[in-house]
Amino acid sequence: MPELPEVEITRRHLAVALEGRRIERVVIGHPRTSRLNASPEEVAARLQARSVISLDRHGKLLLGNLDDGQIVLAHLGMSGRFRISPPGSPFDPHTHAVITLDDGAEVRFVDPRTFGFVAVIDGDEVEGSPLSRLGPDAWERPPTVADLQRQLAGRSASIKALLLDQRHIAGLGNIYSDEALFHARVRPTRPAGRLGPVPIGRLLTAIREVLGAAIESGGTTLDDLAYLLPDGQAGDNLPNLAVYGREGLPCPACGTPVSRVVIRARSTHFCRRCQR
DNA sequence: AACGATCCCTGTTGGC
DNA sequence: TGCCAACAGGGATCGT
Repeated sequence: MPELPEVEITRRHLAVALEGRRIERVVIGHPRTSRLNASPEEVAARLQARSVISLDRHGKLLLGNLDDGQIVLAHLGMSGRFRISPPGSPFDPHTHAVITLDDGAEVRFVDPRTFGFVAVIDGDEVEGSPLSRLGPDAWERPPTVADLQRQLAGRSASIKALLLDQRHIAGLGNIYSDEALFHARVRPTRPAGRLGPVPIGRLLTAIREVLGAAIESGGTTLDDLAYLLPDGQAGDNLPNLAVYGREGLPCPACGTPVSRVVIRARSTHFCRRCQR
C-alpha cells in the first residue's frame, strides 16, 4: 500500500522526468481514474500543452504545479503506481493513464483496484479539494507534542483510528501507523484522548524514525501487492517491519507472538507485551 | 460532532 | 483439481 514513503520516492523519481517538461498528450483510459467531477477527456484537455514547474507532495497526495497555475493532484490509492517508460514499450495490465512528455518519455499510471486518481484544480480552488482536507504532512511538517495533544484531547476513538485520519497527520496508512505505534510502545486500541505528553512524544519520534527508514530504503514492497518504484524496482523496507503483517510471529523486541485486531475495518498489528 | 460501518475494486489466497 | 468466498485497504459517505 503506498503511504507517505512510497509517495515520496515516487515524487523524487517523477520530478526528474517531469520538471521543466511540456506535456504533449494525456490519455486517461478508465472512468474512475479521473476525479473531482471531471471526465477523463476534461482532465486530459486541461493538462495538454502545459509545462510542469515542480512536483510536490502533501501526505499521500502528489501535487504537480503547472505553468498556468493549475495543480495536478494524483493519489495512488492502494494499488496505484507510476512508471516512466520509453514510448512503444509494452503496456502493463491496468494502465489507466498515459502522459507523453516533449522528450518522448511516457509517464504511465497503473492501478488495478482503481482507488487511485488523477485530477486537476485551479490554483485558487484548493479550498474544497482533497488537499484542503489534509492535516500537516507527517514528514515535512510534523505537529509538536502540544499540537497533537490538543488535537487528540477528549477523543474516545483509538489512537490507531486517529493516526489513519488524514485530517490530523497526513501521510500515515495502515503499515506505518502500526509500525510507529510499536516503536512508541503505545497500544493501538488506546483511546487517543487518554494519551499524555510522554507517549505522544514517543509516537512523534517513532513516526519520524519509521518514515525516515522507509524513505531511505525505497519504500515497502509487499509480496502480494506490487508497489514498485517508477523505474520498476522493488523497495527494500519490508525487513524493517516489526509488526505489520506478522501476526503470530515473534515480536522482534521480546519474542511474544504479534497480535492482530481490527480497527476501523483495518488489520492492526501490535505486541501485547511491549505495547501497553 | 464524533464515531463506526459500508462501499468501491480486483488479484490473491484459503477452504472445501 | 477447481471453484468461490474471503481478504486486502484509502477515503467518501451514511446512519447512529
